[in-house]
Amino acid sequence: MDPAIDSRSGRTRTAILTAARAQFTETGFDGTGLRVIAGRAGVNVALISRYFGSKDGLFLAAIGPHLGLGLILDGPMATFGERAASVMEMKVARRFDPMLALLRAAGSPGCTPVLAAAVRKQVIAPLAARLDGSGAHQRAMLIFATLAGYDLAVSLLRLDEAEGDKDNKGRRAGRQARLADSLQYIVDDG
Amino acid sequence: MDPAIDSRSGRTRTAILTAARAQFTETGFDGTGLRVIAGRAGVNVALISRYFGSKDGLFLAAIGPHLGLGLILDGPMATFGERAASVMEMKVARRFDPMLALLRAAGSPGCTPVLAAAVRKQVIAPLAARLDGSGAHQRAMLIFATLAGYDLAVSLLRLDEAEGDKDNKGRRAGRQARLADSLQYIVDDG
DNA sequence: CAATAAAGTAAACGTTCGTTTACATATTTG
DNA sequence: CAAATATGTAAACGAACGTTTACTTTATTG
Repeated sequence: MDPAIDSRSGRTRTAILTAARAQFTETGFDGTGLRVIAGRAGVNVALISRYFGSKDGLFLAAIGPHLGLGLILDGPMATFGERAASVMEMKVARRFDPMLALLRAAGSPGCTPVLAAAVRKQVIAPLAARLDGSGAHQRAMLIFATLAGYDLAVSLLRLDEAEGDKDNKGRRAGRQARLADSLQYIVDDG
Repeated sequence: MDPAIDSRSGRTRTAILTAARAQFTETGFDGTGLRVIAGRAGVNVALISRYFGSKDGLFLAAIGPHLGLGLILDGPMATFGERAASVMEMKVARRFDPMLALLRAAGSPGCTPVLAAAVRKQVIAPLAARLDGSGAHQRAMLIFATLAGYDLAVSLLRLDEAEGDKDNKGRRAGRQARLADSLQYIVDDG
């Protein structure tokens, strides 16, 4: 049924999207050239323009529909904080990290509308729907803000990598627990 | 004393720095061309290279030393959350917004080391020194993460601008109160 | 005042970028 | 099989970028 998954064009299309997701995650929107994506996908540069029209079109197709929280919402909200904090720490070795891609691209003025719409639809709305109490929408936004800021601090700026590398696991466990606690505090509405 | 404040060279140097701070805040590192900064400062492009060596040098001189929290730390920690949240909402009409500049530049791979060092020195360290209880450093990082994520959500992505524009003030007050509460929760260590 | 240094200017450099064009090769269809 | 369409390729386009060079103007100093 889906004509895009096999067939020749479907395979190159997928290869481009996969490469784009990885590259945008690693080097952001402005920092990523189409030739690098094409090389990573084993594909000619001109094909990107053919299949996606423009660099913006590629970004939209690659990142747009995949900013959701995935598994974080699966489960009782009484343990949301713990679950979310755990997911945030498990992101090693993932080729496409949606939150990191968001952070790396959010600085590019042309990308913010796309990202904002995607976050609203895929993150804030479903999260707010699971929150009891007042101000669900604002609390959902605050939860997203906490997660994004945490990723900015830990994964992007690597603020927790001090000079001494010892006790890395203990430190990670500590900050994961703090994050979980802070998130749960918002979920439980004070 | 300081030979840079008056004198001809000092004035153009300052003009370049001011324009650079504003422009980097608005369009990020990659999205900002030296010719735009020069035009904004009323100065020839080549002078930027002469005074700051390179675009990286300019960014370092313009953004590096000015990422601090400013007034947020002035006052008792018992009201830190309220104060910080208030400052985050008062940032309108400021030409140079350090947090926004950070968010806009954090996606550029070449900027992250500079930004990380600045945040560590100017934000995390002084903040951690004011925190009582255990894990002060990690809690300081979490506070920074919350503030940065909040700015990402509100100022950069404008996630709180819904279709209906009414009750904007009420919404802002609500989210400011939530942020203050969440921050104070971290300060008070649970 | 003349000599020397500092500051500013205009133009060009080489590179990289996103995109387009003209053409070659598969694949499908009548 | 042949015509037609889809897909892939190589090369070039014009624009924007950071930076450098050669030169002119302004300021400083002996």
